[in-house]
Amino acid sequence: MSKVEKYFSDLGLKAHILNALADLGYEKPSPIQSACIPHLLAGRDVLGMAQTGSGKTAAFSLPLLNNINPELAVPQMLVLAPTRELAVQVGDACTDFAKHIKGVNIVSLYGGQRYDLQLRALRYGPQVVVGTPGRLLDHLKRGTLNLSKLNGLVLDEADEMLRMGFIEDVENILSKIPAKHQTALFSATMPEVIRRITRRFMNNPYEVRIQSSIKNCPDISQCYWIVQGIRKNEALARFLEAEDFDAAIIFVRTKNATLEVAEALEKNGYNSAALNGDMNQNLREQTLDRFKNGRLDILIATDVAARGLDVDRISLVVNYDIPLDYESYVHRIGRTGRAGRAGRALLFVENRERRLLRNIERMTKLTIKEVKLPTAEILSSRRLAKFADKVQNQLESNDLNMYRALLAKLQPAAEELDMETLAAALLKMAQGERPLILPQVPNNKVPNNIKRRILRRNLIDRSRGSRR
DNA sequence: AAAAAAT
Repeated sequence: MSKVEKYFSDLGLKAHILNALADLGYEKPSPIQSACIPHLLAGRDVLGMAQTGSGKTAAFSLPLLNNINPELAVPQMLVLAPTRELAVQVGDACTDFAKHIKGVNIVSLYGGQRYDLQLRALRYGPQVVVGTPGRLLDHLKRGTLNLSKLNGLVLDEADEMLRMGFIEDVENILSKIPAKHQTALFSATMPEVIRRITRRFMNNPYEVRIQSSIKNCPDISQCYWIVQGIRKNEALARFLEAEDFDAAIIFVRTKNATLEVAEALEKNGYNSAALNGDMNQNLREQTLDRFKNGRLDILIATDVAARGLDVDRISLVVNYDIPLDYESYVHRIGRTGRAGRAGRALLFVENRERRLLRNIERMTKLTIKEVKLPTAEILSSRRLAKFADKVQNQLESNDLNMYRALLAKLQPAAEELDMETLAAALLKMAQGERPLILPQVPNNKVPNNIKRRILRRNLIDRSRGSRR
């Protein structure tokens, strides 16, 4: 393309879409948007690949919504997503984009939500359906959803939707839509094995791959820490204390671990909660809402939250358990550095997981910087600074007089004491269970005799494994 | 090898 598109109004979108964009404060399309929108408007299949946070949702939603016939009260556009929360988010985005198109209804259909709500929404004859595969198939079987007039199909997080476990459901849904339809596949990652499969689903697609560059790469500074000396949950508390963050998301490997880590953080006084696929859907949505609107600072999640979620408060991602594949890493850290903000990503690596770290570095073509555990000095000075802030706040409050009176009553009991000694005693009491002067971090070095013992144990384990 | 996705 020789012409460089500058504004949404240059892309061929109708006025009502442009008005919605203006309301939302969107001016200029991102590279993936300006590359894809004209082709999708023209009805062509598109395979869109661009890094996280680059505006893929709008890239497929805007042109497909633009081409909807509002007079026809049947599903014309369907978006499939790999998690329920993502289905909700994409549905909400479409509702925003379509708010000036008269007569267009949008519904999100996903598991765990009451049927009566979904059935009522379906009776309005929505032109746009966003959903997760299981519940969509359920509606198709019950005959409460009819996709026989569908024009546009989108697989959001396409590589995930075409993986084992999902692809069967996706193919099943595809068998219920007209053979002649437009397909859009979007993702930040596209492993070669899956890329080959995409050909089965597309007809002469226009392929867009937006390479990361200084200009369009999200600003995420990445580092790792080799687990050493102390347990991961203690290390997490230390890192969090040393870090300035708005909201943080901690990724763990298992659903159980979300609960364990959440509990440990709660004990440390953090405002945190777990998110995993075993929780009931109301609680899942409520937790995510609290996280979005700032009533929750830390979310501890499985990969249910790895893809697509757009929460611009997130300034820190911690990979508490290293992900087993590099795609998961890319999506996880992509939860930060959104909407032009900067983000930090910290990765915990156990010694035996170094291979996974090297793999991530090789695939992302990045060198991730090693960091050390925040020292006792750093933490002490931060605690002291926070404490000083609190004291300052008290000094500025105007209810201190009654405590002055109290001070006078305290004085006879400590007749020999000067005010400074008294202040020191009160300070000692006030610090409570979080000492303002921390003991030194335990020595990171593992003694040699212990090392030999670990080595021997590993060798025994391995020989046992090979005999089986 | 875990998690996700209908009940």
